[in-house]
Amino acid sequence: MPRVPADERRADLVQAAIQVATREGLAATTTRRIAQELGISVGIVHYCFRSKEELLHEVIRVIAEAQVVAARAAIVPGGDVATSVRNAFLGFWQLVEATPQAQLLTYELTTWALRNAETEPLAKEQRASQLAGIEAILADISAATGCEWKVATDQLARMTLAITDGVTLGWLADRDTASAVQSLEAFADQLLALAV
Amino acid sequence: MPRVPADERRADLVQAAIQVATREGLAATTTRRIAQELGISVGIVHYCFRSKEELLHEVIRVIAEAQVVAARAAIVPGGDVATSVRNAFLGFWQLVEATPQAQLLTYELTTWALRNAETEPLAKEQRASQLAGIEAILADISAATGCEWKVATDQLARMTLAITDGVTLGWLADRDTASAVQSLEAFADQLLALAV
DNA sequence: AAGGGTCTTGGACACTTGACCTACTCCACG
DNA sequence: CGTGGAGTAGGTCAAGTGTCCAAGACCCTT
Repeated sequence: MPRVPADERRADLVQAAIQVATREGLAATTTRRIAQELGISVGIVHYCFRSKEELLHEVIRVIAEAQVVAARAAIVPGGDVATSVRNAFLGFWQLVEATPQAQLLTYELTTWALRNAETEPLAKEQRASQLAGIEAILADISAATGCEWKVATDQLARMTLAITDGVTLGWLADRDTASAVQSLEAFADQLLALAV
Repeated sequence: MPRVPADERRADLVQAAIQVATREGLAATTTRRIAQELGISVGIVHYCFRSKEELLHEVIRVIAEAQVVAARAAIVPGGDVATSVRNAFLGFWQLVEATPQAQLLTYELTTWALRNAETEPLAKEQRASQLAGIEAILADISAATGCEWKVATDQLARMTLAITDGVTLGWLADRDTASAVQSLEAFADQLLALAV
């Protein structure tokens, strides 16, 4: 096995953990399974991280970051407010449909993090970064189309996140794409009513 | 230990599993822990259920049922459409605030069920019963106030469930009650715009 | 070339998990 | 009665878990 600096190994381990967890679920993501994914021995995991929990902390951070980046990248700036908002939702939806297991993983990580006091702050952090990402998108739209929002953007962001989370979670269960898109469009229309 | 008919034992075990899972999380809900909760030996679990998974199936069913009942019970019928819808959301919210860990458990069960093919139908079933419950509430409101819905009630139910799920999940992380209620009220207003 | 950090290995550790089994106790019924 | 099945206790089992360690391999510096 090639010799790799510890910092790089750490990043590799985080990526491997994400891949395993996405593919096989958080419960199946053991230290052995992660090491196996990289073809290295288990000892390295604890050479690079104090504990498995510390690794998972890093996983949450990396995912939260990547999620916001992916969401913003998926959004094609349209001309007017209406198409911008629509594109934002549909771009997000494209991401969900392309990576359903990754979405499921975020919910697994959230519930895991919420289950004990030490990791709870991570769940808050994850949510804060999601909200910040949505606020940024709202600001983008505002800047690009010259519109204003009737409601405070942080409240708007919270509502948007609730919608996307709720629709995604529901779709993961019933896989009814048509209804999910229909819901998103209806919510997009309602959001538009708050632009001026 | 008192002697109890098997059917009753089964029900006891399901309740014990729910209590443990609610309090300590699904991951901590082992057969030993469940048996300990009732003060009985582990063997009984496998005497009453073919496997732990079969027990969890039952847990999902019982919870899905109880959830809908609790949600409907929490709703105080008001006079006009506006107060009815508002009460429905606030009644639901009262339930969430009173039993946050129980809500968390439903998300844990959903993600767990979605992670393998055999249990996936359970997640669909759980969701279907939630949607049916919400549709029933919408019908109640319609009947009590004589209003009609501009949009198909199944679509309305999906949107409502998305909202409540999304807001709940977010609140579990940040515990920002004021913002959560504000979101629910905003959504309630938008729902009202669809009543005629 | 020698030395000394830096990485890697494979195995061992103490423990928990779900599953299963056998010997037993109890009680209703014939 | 007493007998048979329903219910119980407690233990065993193999497999799996996170964690840790001693030993060696590697590579950069001197």
